[in-house]
Amino acid sequence: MPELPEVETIKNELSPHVIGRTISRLSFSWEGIVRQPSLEEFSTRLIGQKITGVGRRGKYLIFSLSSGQALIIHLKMTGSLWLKEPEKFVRAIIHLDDGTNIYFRDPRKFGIMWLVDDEKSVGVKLGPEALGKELTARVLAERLSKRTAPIKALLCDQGLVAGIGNMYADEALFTAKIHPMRAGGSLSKEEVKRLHKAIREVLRAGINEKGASTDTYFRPSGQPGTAHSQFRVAHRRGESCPLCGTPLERIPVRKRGSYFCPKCQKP
DNA sequence: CCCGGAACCTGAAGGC
DNA sequence: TGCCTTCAGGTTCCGG
Repeated sequence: MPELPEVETIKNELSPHVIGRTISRLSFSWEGIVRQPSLEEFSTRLIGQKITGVGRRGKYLIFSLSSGQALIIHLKMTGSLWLKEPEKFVRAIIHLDDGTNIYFRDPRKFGIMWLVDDEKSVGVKLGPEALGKELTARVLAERLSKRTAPIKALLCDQGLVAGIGNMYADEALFTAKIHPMRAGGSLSKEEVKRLHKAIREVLRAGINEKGASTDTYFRPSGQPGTAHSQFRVAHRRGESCPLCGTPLERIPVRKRGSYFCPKCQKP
């Protein structure tokens, strides 16, 4: 599942291949992949535009265009962008003027792309960037205060903090030794401080490893990332805690599988 | 505003 | 072998 480290990796590895290139053609095998405007308008407005930059806000990819508009892509759970043709599940292709093709691979058809007039509109409902300077421990504490929802659910709430998803939330909570079901507002100052540090650590490690390929995530080259090999609890069903050896548990939090150590992360 | 649950999708995995 | 059910989870929408 692409979360901040995965989207950041795609941004970094795609950039040198697309910046300065002009979109020459678009093709679709799944029309639902375009959210707005209409498929036809989407194509006519994009063709001929130069890609001037590639950015990221939370889990959104932002392709800045010469017109000032921006192409926004969200990969949701199973999407990935390839520079070589994948064997299956190609839903759309962005053709560039130098022969480069960007293949939007998405087995489950959740991913979407759309055009916006101003790329700043992407972030209006998003909280501060999980790795941004604005997200200090103090800001995180303020945002969690008085919240009664489970901390695991709040970490995954993009309006609270942008970029964290299911996997890295589990990793951050384990690192900070906090139970996923704890009410967000019940965390002590010390716990929030630990959590803030843990968030930065696990996301930076994820980026260094080029993302986690637990399921359908691939880098633009088609290669997997290696971050999942560093995970200590996330997706480690049936394994033991790397710190104390206690069998890991898995509970649903808002229907999302949550892995944790019952001894290191007390309720 | 806050919280929780359904819907969107389909391949993979497990049960019988 | 094959059919059926369940699971996977990011975002949006809706009801309380």
